[in-house]
Amino acid sequence: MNLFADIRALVNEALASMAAEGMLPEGLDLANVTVEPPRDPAHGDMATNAAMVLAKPARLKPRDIAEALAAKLTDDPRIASAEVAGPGFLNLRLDVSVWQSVPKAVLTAGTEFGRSQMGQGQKVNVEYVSANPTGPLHVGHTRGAVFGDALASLLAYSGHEVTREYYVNDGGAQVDVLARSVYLRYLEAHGQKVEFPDGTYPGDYLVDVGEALKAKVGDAYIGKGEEVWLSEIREFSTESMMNLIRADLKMLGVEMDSFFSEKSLYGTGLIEAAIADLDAKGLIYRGTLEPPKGKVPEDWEPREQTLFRSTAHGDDVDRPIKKSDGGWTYFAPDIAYHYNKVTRGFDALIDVFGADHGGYVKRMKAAVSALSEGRVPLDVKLTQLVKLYKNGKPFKMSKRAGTFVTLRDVVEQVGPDVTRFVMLTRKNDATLDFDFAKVLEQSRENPVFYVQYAHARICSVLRKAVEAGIAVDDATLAEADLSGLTHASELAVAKKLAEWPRLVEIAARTHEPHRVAFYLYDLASDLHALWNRGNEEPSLRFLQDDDAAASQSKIALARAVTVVISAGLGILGVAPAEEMR
RNA sequence: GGUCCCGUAGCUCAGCUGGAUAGAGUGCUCGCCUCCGAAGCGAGAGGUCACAGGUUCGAAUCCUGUCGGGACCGCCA
Repeated sequence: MNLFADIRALVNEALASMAAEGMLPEGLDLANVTVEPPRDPAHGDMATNAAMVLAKPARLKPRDIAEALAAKLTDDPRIASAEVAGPGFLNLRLDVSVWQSVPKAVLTAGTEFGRSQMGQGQKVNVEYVSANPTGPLHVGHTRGAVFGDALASLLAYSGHEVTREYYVNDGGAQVDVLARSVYLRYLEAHGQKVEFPDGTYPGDYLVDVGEALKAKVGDAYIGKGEEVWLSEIREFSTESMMNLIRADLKMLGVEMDSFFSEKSLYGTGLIEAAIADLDAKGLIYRGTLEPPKGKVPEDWEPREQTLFRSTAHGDDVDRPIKKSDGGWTYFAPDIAYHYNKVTRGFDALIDVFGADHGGYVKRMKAAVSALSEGRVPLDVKLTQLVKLYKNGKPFKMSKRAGTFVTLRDVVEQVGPDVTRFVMLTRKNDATLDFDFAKVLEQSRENPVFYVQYAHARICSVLRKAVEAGIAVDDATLAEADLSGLTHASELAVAKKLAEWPRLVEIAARTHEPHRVAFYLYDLASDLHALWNRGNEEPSLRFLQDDDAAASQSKIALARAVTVVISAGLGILGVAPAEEMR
């Protein structure tokens, strides 16, 4: 049930019949016709811009179209009134029975209310986290993980077939660094005193790995050169790190469908195949790049390289795919990886990167555009910085000072639900302030609490109802007579519930899960408002003394709110609270 | 210098495919518990949507330019 879609369809029918009757020309483009809730409730329940959009192509005055459309629409029993306003808006008021039917629809569908078929089963690959397997996940990764996960859920809820994927950078030089660092910890485990030179990872999370390596191979690598142990320790270390990362993600409630190894691209011909594909399209050549405009790096010198003609697909400069020593640049395996995604048959790709990879977006889009010949869209979502605070004071992260804040630190302190919700209360491309004290505060200022409180309050009512011997199971509530829900505060809640399916589609289309969080806050707000009206007007309370039928109708509305909150929180990966503690 | 992101109330931020008198929270002023959870609700005050052009019936939203903040910028991923 999507009321806005229903009414939009009704408008389309009315316009079609006007065309059939010769009042409008045939074949008008209706793509820009909208039916949406007006900002100002005084303008009714829904407004359509049809008359204004069609005035020009139809060579008619907006008012004339609007008048005729109004006459058609009011024939439908759902439309209580349609009046022309402003420059040609048609403001619609829906019959109260339409709003009264909303809780029933919610209770019948459960958390499936709002699920959309918009995606039409499109296969979408969402790649996120993809942190290097060289250490535990930190706060920045956490935001990417939460965002990507919620986006994936949102797309699944709106009719897409989603694959959640992690790209494991286990093929580059940073894994050698990891292996050498583990080797030092291994020596340490054998009682040697070691120092960590620049270019190694001194973090103590590798102590256990060194110990484990000792347990596995004993003293076999002591005093031996890299040629003996590098490859094997690399393998051992990345496996350990991935186990660590998997455990971190699990704490946060993130579960990937697939881990794709960068290493699996080497020596298997996959990179070569991807580059050959580009080459066949005439997009690979030997050449020399211009120096960067403005500040030229100190050590700049012209150099002939193997280049990808990414400028043919919207990039600003062509990009090197081979280093001067003949090895691939990091870009080459990324091309191969995305080539692989395309050949796996995905209809759309989404990459979630940290903002520091912003400069990488255009070339990646160029690569996918070239490889798929423009068929597969790639959307790259960048997650901005997380700024940490403690009681309003900035909290600087520093590996040296030991104040390096990991995902584990955050989740252990505030829990996965709070972490996830808070990380979704900002647009992905806006920086996020995360205050360890404030996110646990129980006040309206804290949206996590505010939404959970609304949910818990209703659960409390349901418990009271049961004590009073009133049946409040969903099947019973769905059959309740809702014609008594007539107060503006009650209808406001019903109207907000009716917006949920529409909100899901907008959020999914824009790839913006934060919209769900903001919607839930608004829904909670309407519920709290209704609740408090009950203080002054006893007839608005959910529990009506000695009147089970009236109680059930009001509880049906309240219960529907918890259902939608559960559905919304479910997309965000947050568990609803039965009671506040 | 180039590319991308951001600039909306004192502060932190929403704002849908361009739509009507631009909204929340917070802070300030004032009200609401004999009553389902007041951890809440209501009212008031608070705006040159950074600036200047352009497109449009209509611009916070789209285009161009300027200013300010951030990220990135050929053999690191």
